[in-house]
Amino acid sequence: MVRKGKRKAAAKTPDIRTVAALAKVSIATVSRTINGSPAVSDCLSKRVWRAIGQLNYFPNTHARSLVSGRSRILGIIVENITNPFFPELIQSFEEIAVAHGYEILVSSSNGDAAVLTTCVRRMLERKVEGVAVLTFGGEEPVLDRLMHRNIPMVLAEFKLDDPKASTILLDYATGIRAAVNHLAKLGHRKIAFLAGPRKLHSAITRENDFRAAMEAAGLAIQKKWVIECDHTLKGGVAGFGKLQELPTRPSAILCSNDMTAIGVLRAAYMEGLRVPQDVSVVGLDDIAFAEYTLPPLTTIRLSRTELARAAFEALRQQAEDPINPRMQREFLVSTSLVVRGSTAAPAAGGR
Amino acid sequence: MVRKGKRKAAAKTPDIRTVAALAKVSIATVSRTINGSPAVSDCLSKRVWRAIGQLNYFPNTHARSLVSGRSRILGIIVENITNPFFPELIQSFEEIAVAHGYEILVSSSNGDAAVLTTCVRRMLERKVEGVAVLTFGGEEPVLDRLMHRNIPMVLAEFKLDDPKASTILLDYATGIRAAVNHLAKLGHRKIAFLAGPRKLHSAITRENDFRAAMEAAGLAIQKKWVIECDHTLKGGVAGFGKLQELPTRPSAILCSNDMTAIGVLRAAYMEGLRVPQDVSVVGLDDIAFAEYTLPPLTTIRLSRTELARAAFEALRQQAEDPINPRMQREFLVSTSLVVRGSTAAPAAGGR
DNA sequence: GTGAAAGCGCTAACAA
DNA sequence: TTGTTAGCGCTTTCAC
Repeated sequence: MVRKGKRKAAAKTPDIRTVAALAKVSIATVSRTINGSPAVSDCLSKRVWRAIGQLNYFPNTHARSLVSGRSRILGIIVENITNPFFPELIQSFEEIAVAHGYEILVSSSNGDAAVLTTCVRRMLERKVEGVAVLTFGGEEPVLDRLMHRNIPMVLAEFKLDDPKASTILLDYATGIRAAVNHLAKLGHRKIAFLAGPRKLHSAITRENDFRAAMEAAGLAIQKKWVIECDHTLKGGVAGFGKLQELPTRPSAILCSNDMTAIGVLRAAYMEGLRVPQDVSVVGLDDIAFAEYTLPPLTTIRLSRTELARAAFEALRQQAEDPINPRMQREFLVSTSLVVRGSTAAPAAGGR
Repeated sequence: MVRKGKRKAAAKTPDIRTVAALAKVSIATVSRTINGSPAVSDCLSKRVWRAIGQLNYFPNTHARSLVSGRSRILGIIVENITNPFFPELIQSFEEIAVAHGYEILVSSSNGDAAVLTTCVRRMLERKVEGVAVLTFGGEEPVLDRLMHRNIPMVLAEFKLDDPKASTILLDYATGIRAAVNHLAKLGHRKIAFLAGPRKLHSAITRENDFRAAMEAAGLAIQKKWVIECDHTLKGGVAGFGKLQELPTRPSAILCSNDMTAIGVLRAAYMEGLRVPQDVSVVGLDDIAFAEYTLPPLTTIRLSRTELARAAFEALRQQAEDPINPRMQREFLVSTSLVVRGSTAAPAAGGR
């Protein structure tokens, strides 16, 4: 590396001593000014800011992180950025983080534990101050890598036995119960459930909540009407196909997520069935697209904003106030039914 | 800050001297080993790696960036992460970047120049080694902030007069010509174009390419059949509505992007019109969802992978070999027609 | 081939 | 209130 003789040469990007020199103060004063220390006189502060403006200077975050030990970076790992549920989540998370002066690092695990490990490793290298693991997956065991580094974490639907880890619980039950009751009130008795992949915590929880809601509504569950799909549109098409092959068919289908429901809509259309006249369909998530399906999808809304806010809050608390004993360690995000056009009373004769 | 007396106390995260101490070598040797310097004997190298493994150590990237001047971070700014086109792009870009040892910083400009400025500023603070501005917008003028910092950049469809800036051109013309010819061959003469917002370079280019293709095909353009929409599904619905109010209606509609086309599909359905029997529809982008619309959308594919690769290549070249005089400064990404179910010969009598 | 030592740009203790 | 200075963890001369 070329050393600058007495730092004179070259018009490099300005650094703190460039500013100090121009403002005719010490670098400490510049640092204090930038960081809003009250111990700087107005006079000097003004000179410093003028110099900063003139040079279009801003601090080197790497140097800052190095000395302060705080990177002001938060990591967020989602299952798959290509799944429309997640970009909205990321967007909310970013907005909140940036508003609080944090930067974010985004990664997708793609449901693969090895990939998750790599993501975590990369984030650790970048010295993130916390990681939100919103994969809803089954790969969380590898997270002990994070635990040993003593990094704040927040997981969706997974509890880690670590003082630095918080959990976000999703209250699917409320939304699912509302959906089942909505269907029941419409007159449906034969309700199917197209579940998500059982390796996902979220899928299991949703399925269990469905069973509970059915029982509470006094409705019987046909074993054949609960089918494991994969949370994709294709999976929904396939799931609907299986339902169609059955001797007795459900009059309503509750899906573990919207993509599945959209697949059902599509498959029903291909079969010449009308939604909701011939069969009612309910989704879960309320992705932006749900409003624009044909017919518009009745679905259980899971607020991305609320989820992102909970994740950020959990991380911020741990990062900024790590020794607070009465820290909130569990967060609950609610769900609610959004009734649109894909549900109606079953046809008189049933199917 | 608490100084460690002769660095003895506390089981902190291991640093380079922890490793050096355990391996009984100097920190220089550790550094060399990690960075694959050939000037380290096998014997010491082995000891170092063992110590690294034992401590589960990895370097602090901030310290590394500070001293080396290279952050190994690339920025990517998209228009809106919520638009399904972009997550796929981001995913590809991330994959390539990570494979080459880079981290990425993602931001959305939301088509707002002020937001773009903030994004750029944040990325500059994090000392990115390059930024891909894939907003396809009209906010690029604010980019001189980047220019003055002498940071490599790559822009989509925008040329900046800076030796550090490259441009990715999208060859829409080929795909659009193929689409128009496909329609013409099917027997369509009355082809409408639902354009994107004219503030977007991409929208203007697409519209111009449409006009050129029509002319080349010997087809007349009805002024009223070229309508400015906004690249959203809602916009497509509205655009189709305007077309329907016209005394003479087109038999085919080419849309500036897939979301618009999906809106048209939806609006047509609501009006009781069948696609493609009553009206043919063509999109542009080939988002994942296009395959699953009803009917599956014929569209002009714009490869996100190819785009991401071009963006990364442009940045990497500039970052790693900044003085190469014969650097590639312009990249061309191709498009191609994907024929699916939303196009067919027009009804005998026309509409 | 290896180590000692000089910083990268910044913050924070300490002195004045 | 302000300045001087010692590092943060690392890479990279330079001398051995």
